[in-house]
Amino acid sequence: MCYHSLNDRGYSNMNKYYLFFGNLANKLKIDIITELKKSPCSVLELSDKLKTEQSKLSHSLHSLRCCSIVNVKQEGKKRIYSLNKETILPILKIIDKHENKFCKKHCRALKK
Amino acid sequence: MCYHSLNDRGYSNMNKYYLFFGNLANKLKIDIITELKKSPCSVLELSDKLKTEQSKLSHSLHSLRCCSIVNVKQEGKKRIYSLNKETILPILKIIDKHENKFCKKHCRALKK
DNA sequence: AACACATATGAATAGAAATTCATATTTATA
DNA sequence: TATAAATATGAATTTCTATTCATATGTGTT
Repeated sequence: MCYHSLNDRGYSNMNKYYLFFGNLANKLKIDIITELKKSPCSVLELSDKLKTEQSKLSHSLHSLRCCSIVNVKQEGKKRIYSLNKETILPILKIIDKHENKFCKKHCRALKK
Repeated sequence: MCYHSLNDRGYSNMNKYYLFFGNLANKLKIDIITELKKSPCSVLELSDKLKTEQSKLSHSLHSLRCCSIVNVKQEGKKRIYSLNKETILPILKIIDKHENKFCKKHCRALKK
């Protein structure tokens, strides 16, 4: 999921897209993003809010951090994760629009 | 990959995001999108251009169609697939920007 | 209606990514 | 410096998705 290394090894530039998408193709990661959208928080806080085991979060946060969708800073013993809103929020908004515009209609069409 | 049915069964609205991303998290699908960006074409034409087996393309095109990323129309024996540029091109552009702005710097940081 | 061309479909398998769980590392504090 | 708290890591396993390949379906032509 960390595509930086891939790029370095001379892989096609197109790879970045599907690696980026792959990184987000997961319910937990979307839940994390949704939570961090409200406010930054630590791993244990996330664990509590999302009722999710800690190492699972650490793994997910690692790959989100890998492609800079989240940032982290140390605060005492805690590591505070925050959302890089600049990229992901516009994308989610485009998807919302897409759903409204294309998917409801298409859905009916498919049911026929 | 077809999330319409999921929505119908009362799943959370958040699912749509990761299902959408999941649908794009694949090299072949990005290649298809890249090709259809140039011009619409049939499955066999795609097969030729991308040096890819036909049923593989049909499967990929099916899921891309499911979430309205591509459209299709019948023309004689052929089915002509075209890209719904409205959604995907802006998203790819955002990802490009993201890479340039965040990933190169971050990449260096990770290597230390 | 038989045929060929074009595409779709289904089921088995292969492949990739997420999860789990035990343990290591990091950070602050007594 | 020993300890506790917070997080990260690795490897085994499970779960999910893509691929493969054989075959079915659809479309136009003779």
